[in-house]
Amino acid sequence: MPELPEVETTRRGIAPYLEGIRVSRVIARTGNLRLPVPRELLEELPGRKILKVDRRGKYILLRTTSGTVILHLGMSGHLRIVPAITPPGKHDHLDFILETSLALRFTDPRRFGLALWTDEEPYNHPLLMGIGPEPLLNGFDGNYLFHKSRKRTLAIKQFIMDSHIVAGVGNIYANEALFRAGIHPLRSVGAISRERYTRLAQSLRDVLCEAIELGGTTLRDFHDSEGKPGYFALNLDVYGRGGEPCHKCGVTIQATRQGGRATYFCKACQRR
DNA sequence: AGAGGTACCTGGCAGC
DNA sequence: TGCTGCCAGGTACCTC
Repeated sequence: MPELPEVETTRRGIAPYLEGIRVSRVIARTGNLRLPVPRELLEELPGRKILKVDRRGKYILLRTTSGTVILHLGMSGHLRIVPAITPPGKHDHLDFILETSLALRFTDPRRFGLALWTDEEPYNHPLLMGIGPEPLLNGFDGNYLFHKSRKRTLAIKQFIMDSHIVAGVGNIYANEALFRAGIHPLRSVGAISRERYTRLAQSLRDVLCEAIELGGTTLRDFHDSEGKPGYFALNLDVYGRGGEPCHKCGVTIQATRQGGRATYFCKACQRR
């Protein structure tokens, strides 16, 4: 399900129910997500107050008075606020029971997501430490991409989907941003000019911001914390549109695969 | 360094 | 109706 806009939509949805609220109990019904749910999460969190709900890339951070919950939604995870008494479904792996009688419920059919606990500053956690700049904050621009790409030859789409280069860009928005910037997804990163990187950085920011405003992209099963879908799917120019006409020029959108992931592009609008 | 594959796991859908 | 195979928004790890 989730790339940066979906994770941010989720964060905004749950934050008002969590910030300033104490966790009374944690129920884990599944021991194994992508990594085992650590015992510390069950033992350390109860009794602590959540101060802030943050996001770093695709990770959601529940910062408490001491210690932080690190959550990742993987491919199919959701977080929802439910009455604490709501009976769990098949894939409801974790409940964070709140003192308000509500619960933050983590659901994840494919179990590629994770829930961890850290006593340290979470940005120093091994999973978060190497993540690149946030695309919507200062520090991410065309110059940055230009410098990172010198003397490298890999394809631009895989480059911008690398979380160590830039945080939060997954398959949908990589395809969309490259279309908007007029860059072919297979183009080698070292052969792209500073000017085109400036355009790409702007396209990435634009597409991510627009998607956040529309509540993310619902293809199959993404729903926000209130169970509502996102409406950015209506604005997709290339993702999932193989064989259909380009919105800009009418030429048929191409579909291929890169690194095992579906890639879509317009061969007229995006030069290799 | 990079490319390609694997693994983790379930559900939905197309095709037969 | 039911089977099979393929696909899916992520990421880390392995080998060549």
